[in-house]
Order: sequence, then structure tokens, then C-alpha cells
Amino acid sequence: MFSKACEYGIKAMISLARQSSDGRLVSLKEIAASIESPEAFTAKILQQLRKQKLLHSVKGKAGGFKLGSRQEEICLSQIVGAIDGDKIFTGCGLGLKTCSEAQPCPIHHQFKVVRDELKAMLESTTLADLSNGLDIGTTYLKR
Amino acid sequence: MFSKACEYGIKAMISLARQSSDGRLVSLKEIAASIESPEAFTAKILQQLRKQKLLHSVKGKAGGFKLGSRQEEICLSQIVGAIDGDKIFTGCGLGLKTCSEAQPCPIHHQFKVVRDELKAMLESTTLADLSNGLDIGTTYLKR
DNA sequence: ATTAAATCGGACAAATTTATCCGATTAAAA
DNA sequence: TTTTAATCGGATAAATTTGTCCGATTTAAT
Repeated sequence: MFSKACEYGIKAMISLARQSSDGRLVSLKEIAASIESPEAFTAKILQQLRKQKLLHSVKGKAGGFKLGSRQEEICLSQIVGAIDGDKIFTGCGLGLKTCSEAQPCPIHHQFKVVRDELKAMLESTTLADLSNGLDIGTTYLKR
Repeated sequence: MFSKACEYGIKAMISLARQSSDGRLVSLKEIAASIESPEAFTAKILQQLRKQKLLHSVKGKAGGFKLGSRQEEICLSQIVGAIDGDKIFTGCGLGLKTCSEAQPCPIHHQFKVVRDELKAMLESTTLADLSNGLDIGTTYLKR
């Protein structure tokens, strides 16, 4: 569904939402440890997210990362879009370049329903929604 | 969403449903041409589908492929499962091995709804449903 | 000033997916 | 019986994704 990079990206953002709700900077090392991801690879993904303004970074000793905006204002679709692009939101289920309402592929109509539901879910779910579950211990980010 | 191999697999099966509704054998060459896919790679995928009994093959001159059962009895979930496995039906949205109802990841509940809808769609859509649209010219398999 | 701890970016490496090549086998047709 | 046209499977190659390494830069603390 999502690329590995995207999975790490989502996890990193959720972890950041939790660890940095007060605006505190969190280091790459802490983030990677909290989501059990490879550090160097995670660094690349954080750079992508930074360039899309989804997070903010500070260089130098005592530097680190924090969210680019408030938890409530960052939704999953922004993260997925930043890393995997919008193919998942608009692309054809069979990979046809020219598939459209006017020239639909065989599974277009059935697929579109599901794809649109996925899109709506990702657009309506914010980091605030997700970090809450972690806080109260009803969801888990590791293993 | 689906792997390239799976996209080719679905297209090949739809094409076969159309070209071989009377039980006629269709050659790899014809299949690949009809879906504009690389011949050798498509051959590999057809072998996978054959091993799962989703299609049947005949070797030798005048050989080829035909569906393993009637169009009405083959659904998309079988094809997707045969090629991409069932990760897409049951896997965690964040790739966590141990994610479950009992120990859900942060996006588990939201993701499950969409994943289940995708599963239901793939299970309820048969090749018969799809080849019909091609026949009457309301859907397209190329480009 | 020097050191230490952090981000940043480019180059590289490994793993997986996608794709090709070719020889072996099979079976119909010449 | 030879040729031809097809599937089958193994080896290999190319492309993409995933992951690592390291040097440069930045900034706080010593």
C-alpha cells in the first residue's frame, strides 16, 4: 500500500507529534529509536518532509526536529503525498496512464470508490487524532 | 497499490476472459499484445497464475492459455492474492508485524475500514463483471 | 579556540522488483 | 521425420527502492 519510506515517515511524524507536543526539538536518534527505523534512511525521509514544510529542523548541537505546524493541522494525506506522491489518490488501479472517467479501465468504477474512501480517510485523520491513542496507551508504534 | 506484476496479471486474466470465453486457447504473444505488456515478464506471471490453477495451459504448437474456471467464478481477490499475496488484505498500514485488534497501530482502526472495503470489492468483482464492459465498449484495457 | 553533537547532502551498497535471454521440452503440421 | 510454434524454467540484467557511509556544516558547551 504505502512504501517503506512512507511508513517510516508516518511513524516519525506520529512520534514527533507525541514527543514534541510542547515544541521541544527531538533528535533523529530519538525519533529513529522510537519507531525502530534505520537511522540514516530515516534521515533522508525527514529531509523530504522538511522540504515540504511538514516539519522544521534546527542544525547544530541541541538541534533536532519538530512539527511544521500544529498536530491538528497535519493530516496523513499530506505525509503520504509528500513521500509517495499522489498516485495513490488519483492513479489507475491497473496502472494505465490514460484511465479516466471518459476512458475508464475495466476496474475503474469499482476501484475509484475504494481509492476515494482511502483518500477521505487520509485527509480526515490528523496527527492529533493519532498521537492521542498513543498517549492513553490504546495504540502502539513499535513491533 | 498493486505491484506491476499484479497489474499485468489482472489485465491478462481480463483479456483472457474476453478472448477465450469459448474455451479457445490464447497464446502468450496474443495476450501480451492485447495488454501491451512485456512478453517474457508476462510469461512468468502466467506461470504463477497457472500454479494457482487460475488458468490452464497447453504446451506445444497451437498451445496457449485459457481460464482455469468460468469467468463468473474467478474474482479479483484470487488474482491479487496469487501474485501479491494477502498482505494487502490483512497487513498493517504501517507495516508492523504484530499489529492486531488486541495491539493496534495508531492508524489501525481507520485503515482497517478501507482495507476491508478493498477486500470486499476484490472479492465481489469477477472476471465476468469486467469482460462485459470491454465487450460493449464502455471500458478499455490499453494505454 | 576547541570539542562535541547535531543536521545536511552526496556517493555508494544491498535488496527487491521488473524485465530479458536462452535452452529444454512439447506437440502439431509439413 | 523434420520443422515449426508454442510453453516452461533457469540464469542473468536493468531499474527501483531501501539502506549505509562519510565528509561538510552548524551551533552549543567546554
